[in-house]
Amino acid sequence: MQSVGFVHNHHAMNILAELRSRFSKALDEFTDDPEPFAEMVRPAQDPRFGDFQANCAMPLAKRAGANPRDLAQQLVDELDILDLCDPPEVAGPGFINLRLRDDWLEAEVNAIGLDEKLGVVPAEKPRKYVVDFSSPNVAKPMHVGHLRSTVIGDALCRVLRALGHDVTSDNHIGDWGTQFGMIIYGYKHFLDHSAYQQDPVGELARLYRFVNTLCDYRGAKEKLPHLEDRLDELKRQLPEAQAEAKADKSHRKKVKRIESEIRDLSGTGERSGEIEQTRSRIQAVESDPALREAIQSHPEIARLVRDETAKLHAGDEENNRLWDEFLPQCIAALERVYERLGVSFDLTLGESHYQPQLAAVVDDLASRKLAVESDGAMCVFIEGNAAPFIVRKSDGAFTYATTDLATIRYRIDELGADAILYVVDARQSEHFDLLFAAARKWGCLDVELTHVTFGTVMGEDGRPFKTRAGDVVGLESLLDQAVAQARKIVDANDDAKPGGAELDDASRAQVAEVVGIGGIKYADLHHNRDSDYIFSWEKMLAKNGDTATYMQYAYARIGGILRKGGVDREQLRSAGERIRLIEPAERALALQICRFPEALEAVAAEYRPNQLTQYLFETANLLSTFYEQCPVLKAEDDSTRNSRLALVDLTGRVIQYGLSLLGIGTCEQM
RNA sequence: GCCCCCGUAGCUCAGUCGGAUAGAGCGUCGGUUUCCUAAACCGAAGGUCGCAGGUUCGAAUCCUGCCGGGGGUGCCA
Repeated sequence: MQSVGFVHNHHAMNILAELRSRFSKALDEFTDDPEPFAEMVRPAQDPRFGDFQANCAMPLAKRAGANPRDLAQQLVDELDILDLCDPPEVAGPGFINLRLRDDWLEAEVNAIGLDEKLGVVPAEKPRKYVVDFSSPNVAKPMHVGHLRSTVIGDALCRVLRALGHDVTSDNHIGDWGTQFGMIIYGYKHFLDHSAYQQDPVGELARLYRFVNTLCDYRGAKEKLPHLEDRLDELKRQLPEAQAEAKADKSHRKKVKRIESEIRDLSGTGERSGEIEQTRSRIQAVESDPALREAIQSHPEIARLVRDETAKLHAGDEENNRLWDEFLPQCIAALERVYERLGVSFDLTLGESHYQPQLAAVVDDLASRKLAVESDGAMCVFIEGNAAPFIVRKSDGAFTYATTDLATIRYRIDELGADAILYVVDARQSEHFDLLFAAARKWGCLDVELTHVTFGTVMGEDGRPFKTRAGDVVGLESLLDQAVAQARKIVDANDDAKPGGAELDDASRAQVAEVVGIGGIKYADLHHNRDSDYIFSWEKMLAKNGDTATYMQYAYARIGGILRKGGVDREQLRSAGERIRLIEPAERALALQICRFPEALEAVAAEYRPNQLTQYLFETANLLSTFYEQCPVLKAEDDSTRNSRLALVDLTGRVIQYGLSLLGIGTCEQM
């Protein structure tokens, strides 16, 4: 055992990483490959077991055929760890429980206080990440569906950067598809010139909706009889299937399937079915004079729109001129939303950017025999997948598959990507499976390709989030609504303050913006991204519980303490007051602060921002407990007061910085 | 037909690639304000982790089957 000296020159560190490294050295005596066993050092699951626990003795003993408790003790004897921890204890079947030394923890929390980065150590091997997220179709207004990708992608970029990686965010906008054919067609036939003068993007969006509705109408008209026939057929089949199921239970699945399809078509009490929806879409066109007129004078509109798109792609002069005119305005409109969300991109390289490269991509794939012709289309076939990856359609047009391959090449060759992350709806996972497999065959081997999936945002009825009328919810109106609700809460709270209202109108508006936008983002981020989640206004801005508001409030309270105490943050920090850990609540809070780097690593490990929200919630919780139990300004003596001021200020920095890595703001007063 | 995801407290969800007595928030019930923002804190009740097997010292977690829900599925992205 080494002698235990006083801790000098203490540097902030990732404690878990440090403990693992210590274990790794000790484990050399027991195995050739200590890393996986060192990974089994974890934060303790229960405070009774200390601060951290090592679970590696059991599997190791099993391999060696040894007694796990004995082996745990031998491992403890090898450990050089007593500068950090109290003597480790072997417990249960062979757990090793670790408790940080109080003096060490105190030194650590003080070191973090002196560290700009709050103990986060830059990655030893920084990687080049390209993060592809948000990716709306320009010209279509953004809706809730874009929110998750945008919010999660932005948070991941921020966290990866904080960990010292080189991150390029890239908005792969849809700027080359059919929607431009629709706008161009609309511009040529239905333009309201004065509206376009006043609000070009608004008019373009109207044209898009108008033309889209017309194109849709034709399809709906054709589809409706088929849907009705299908429903009749299913209703005929149902009794027969039910009879079969009665006789033989293995047929029950078939009944379920029929019933479910009938439900989809004819709807339920609460929800209209596909037939009714199709009917009402037809009805909407036929009952609107302008639309009805347009559909009569443009019967071939769907084909004509496709032609406009094809002309654009073929280099038609006028359509390309219109595209050049429309695109910057559409992008400017997107920028306004991003600015409000506090999201920015390093690159906005849309589909159009890769257009010149697509022919060469297909040629290259073909020359390597990776792509072959099938039913007139050029396809890459991936073993084990029935669906081909179509890189050129039978009509000669390229697909998003082609664009995506070209994009991967570009990101590797031109951007130097080590890893490409796609923050995209989980429903597209098959596409990405095929894309990645095709890219590997194509020789993109030394790059991480990850589809960072996320689930669907549901309404309170458990169905995809829509307005009452069944439309998708526009993103801007969603933000407006959130801010308006936040404003009500801010007003009520400020009016109810014991010492009277503190905020003027402008401040209240500013707080409402931060709380409203933060609430929306947090609602998204705090769920495991894989799960669908149910969107709830009430929960989003709740004052209690796991919400952005709770953390923002914790931060504002700290601001309140410092203000009331007449303490200047800069002075406090430069004075270098030493934090002393006496009360249990102080120690618990300090330990939590020291775990900040762990939280960021946990986010980066699987690209899960909810690891950070969870950490911040726990931090704010521990702060509240501390706040109840330990008076700061009225502490019993100056040294305690100064220690607590420093601790509280440091906690505030962690909360503020942590929230900022989620793209969420804070206010000094609220 | 094939493929993927999900099923954990009344509700909404976590659960750190197999670890100790399964956690949190909301809601419910009870308590806390001469005291730094009660937008807070403390406590209680609440579970067959969909079901049945299997793998092993040990399973919500891994494997198989079944039940239930959602999504995708050769020329939209």
